[in-house]
Amino acid sequence: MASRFNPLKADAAWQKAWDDNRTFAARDDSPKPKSFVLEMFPYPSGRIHMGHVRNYTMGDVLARYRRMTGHEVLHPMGWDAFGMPAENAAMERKVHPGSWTRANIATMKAQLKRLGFALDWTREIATCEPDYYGHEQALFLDLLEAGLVYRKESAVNWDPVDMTVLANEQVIDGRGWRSGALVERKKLSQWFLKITQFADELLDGVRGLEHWPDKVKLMQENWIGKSEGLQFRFKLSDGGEVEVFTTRPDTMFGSSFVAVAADHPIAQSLATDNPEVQAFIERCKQGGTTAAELETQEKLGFDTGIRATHPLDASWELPVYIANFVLMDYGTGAVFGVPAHDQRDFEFATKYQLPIRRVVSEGSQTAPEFHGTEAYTGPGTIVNSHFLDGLDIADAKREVIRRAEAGGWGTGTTVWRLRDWGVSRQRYWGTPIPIIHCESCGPVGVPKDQLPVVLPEDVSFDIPGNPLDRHPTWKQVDCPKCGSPARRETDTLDTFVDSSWYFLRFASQPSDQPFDKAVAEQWLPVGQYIGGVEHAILHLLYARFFTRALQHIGKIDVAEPFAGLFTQGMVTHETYKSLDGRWLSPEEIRKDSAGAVEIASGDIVTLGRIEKMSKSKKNTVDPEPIVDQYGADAVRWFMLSDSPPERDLEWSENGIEGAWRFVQRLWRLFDGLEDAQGEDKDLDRRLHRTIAGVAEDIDALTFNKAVAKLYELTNAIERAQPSASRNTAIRTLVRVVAPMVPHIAEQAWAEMGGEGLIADAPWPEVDPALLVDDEVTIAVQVNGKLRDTLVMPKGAPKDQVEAAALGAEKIVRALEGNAPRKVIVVPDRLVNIVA
RNA sequence: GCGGACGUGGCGGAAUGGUAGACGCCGGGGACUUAAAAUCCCCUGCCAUUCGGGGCGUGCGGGUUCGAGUCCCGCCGUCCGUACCA
Repeated sequence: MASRFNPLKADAAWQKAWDDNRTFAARDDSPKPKSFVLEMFPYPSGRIHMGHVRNYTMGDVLARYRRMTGHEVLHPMGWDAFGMPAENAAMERKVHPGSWTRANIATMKAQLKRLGFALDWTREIATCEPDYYGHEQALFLDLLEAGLVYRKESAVNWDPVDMTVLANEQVIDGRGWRSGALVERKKLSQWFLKITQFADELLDGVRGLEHWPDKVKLMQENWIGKSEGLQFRFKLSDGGEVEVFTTRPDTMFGSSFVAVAADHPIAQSLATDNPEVQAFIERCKQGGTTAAELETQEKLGFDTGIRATHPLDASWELPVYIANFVLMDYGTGAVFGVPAHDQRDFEFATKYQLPIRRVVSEGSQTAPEFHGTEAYTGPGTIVNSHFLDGLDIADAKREVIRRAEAGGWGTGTTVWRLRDWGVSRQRYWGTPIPIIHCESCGPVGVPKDQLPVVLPEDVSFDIPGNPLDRHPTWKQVDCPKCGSPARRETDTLDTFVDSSWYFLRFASQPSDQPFDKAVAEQWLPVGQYIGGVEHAILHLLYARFFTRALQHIGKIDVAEPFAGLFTQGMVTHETYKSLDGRWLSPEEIRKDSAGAVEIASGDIVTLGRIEKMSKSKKNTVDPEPIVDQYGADAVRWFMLSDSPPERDLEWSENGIEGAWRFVQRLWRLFDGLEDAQGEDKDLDRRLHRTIAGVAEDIDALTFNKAVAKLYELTNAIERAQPSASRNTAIRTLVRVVAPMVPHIAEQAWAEMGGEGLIADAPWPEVDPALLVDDEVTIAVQVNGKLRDTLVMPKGAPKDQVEAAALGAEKIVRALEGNAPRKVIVVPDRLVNIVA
């Protein structure tokens, strides 16, 4: 045996062995229990980064462990390959988005392979290939047929220079992020998916997901934003009506004004012949939408002079304002104000000297006069409200809704924050929407036997706009219904559609349909899904919706695609700044005892915050040279060490060095195996405790704890005298570390004469008898302070433990002759003497 | 503002209400070596110490308990999400 583990040789050899044996190809027909382990598939941006390495290492440990515990594991990998960066690259470097993307995939696939991930590459998919997006087009048509897709005019952010639609995130201070041009609101006909039809289901469903982080569940709940209340009409003094929505119908008798949004029809119609109203509306539109601005922005109102009649008291009139804080796209775009019990209304009423009337008791305060400095929104009894007096808030709500419905002036309603999902994108590098627009037939779905609608290759990116739209022939087709000349839809689908069903395609990929129902159902739901928390809302909500929509149309009998979700932390690194404020990369600086200096200039470098690795801050560390230097196992081990997986992990030179040292320590143990006799009961126990503990930790994804336990076992083995027990411990250790450091484990397994590949070996069995000690250390406290410890046989009777504790020399001294007043004995743990 | 998470040595972090600081990193001392690297051994929360042991310690202030890092109440701070949601 070699004296040192050489990852350069071993990594490649074992990766080849796994490939040659198709070790990680999942078998649909396996009789074993199935386990679907999935990490969010990457966007092929060019190179793997440390975030990928951490994410895929975690999933890999779980996948390998599941295999060892007798599961048939599906652990696939693919590419979320459509999207803007490819088009940007096309514009900047004159490369076709397809060749750019495919080259990136090739690079990144090779990089992933070097990390030795137990991936089923036979199921690799790239969303930019027709044999993926063609099936997506079929699903789109199915949803269209089922009425879950519709077309609607909708306002978008339009960049007039790049001639493209921008996502909200791409609009910075009202300007396009690339062109810098002022962004316009433009109305376009767009395709929408009816996610709102599933709002209730999605809300109920997310609450039932036991193995999701509460944080993500809460974010989704807030995003869906269910509000139950009353929608009702006010009659107006100008003969019209205004519809408002409230979640607090119980406070009807506390209202003192009605307010409508600046773009509400009432405001708009007043503006046509009233310059004052026009000016006010203009003023509302100014003012930013950033957090800071909104917080400080004043509540502004304009009294229209119109009066609204209170629906429960015809003699009561309320002024109608136009107000800057009312949003047209939520509820009805109009509200009624109850200043005493809503903070926003309170501020408005204070400013415009409107009545503030208490209608909910606050402790003993029940008088209508309200003297607080802020609105009271807590619980209480309804007061000063005629027939509602004495009811609690919930009952009063029900009563008002009942009367509104009986009287025909309002209805109990649920309002959602969630909007339907607009999926049209005016871009080239996406799934073509399989629709043909015909002058006489309207939009017609492309017949399924003509799918896929393939992106044309001969496109140019030298001028702005959508290359599909200006392609000379691509959009010219005949209507599939009537045969007359028609126009192909030139919009493509939002890339979030691509990632909304890829897990189904991983589970089953027949050529003639998107997936086979029965086969996919064997694998789904994904048992453990792992990815970044940045996808907590959009991707995870869209994928959940898409699965439910497919269930709705009978394509699959699964409601929730991801049974378990884990959101891992980021990989971070120190940042460095030069004297003149430039970001510096780790390679550009040198650290010494005095601090850090810039190598090129010798100038002092400022150490910045520890931040997520990003190109803009130049604090990235490319994984590939690190793998070259230390091998895959050390990199994997470091990714699992120290930081709890949900928290950020700081990349450090010392950390990877430590991981490298550990890999070599393992090798010395494996390599130094020699015949020895005799039993070492302590080591036996420690081994079995470690097997059980590491198993538990991997199941719970608390890899940092598993790592600590493995260090402890390794320390113990190193210190132990030669014995048969020690040899067993070393042989067993190989299997226990195998999911984390698979290459060295295979090498050791082979050299120890293990059968087959360790990737196929079973997880070592735990002997329950060895999990319990015969002796325990019992802490002895006096008045809660530790004074001594006793070693006692496990399960020693209470009185015996108490006697031993009271007899101990240190305890006698600590008691200073005082008689114990009380003695608490916790079996096998501690004795506390109260003196 | 609202919602959430978190706050433990020089650092990353362990700890079913029961011996706080496991494990790793950094640091110090020693062994091996001509020397270095590698490796191995010892020390390493703070304070004072007669070297037996002692006092103080989990953001701050209270409380519950025989016993609180852990539970409860009130503050302070950091990070994340969200944005006038009626």
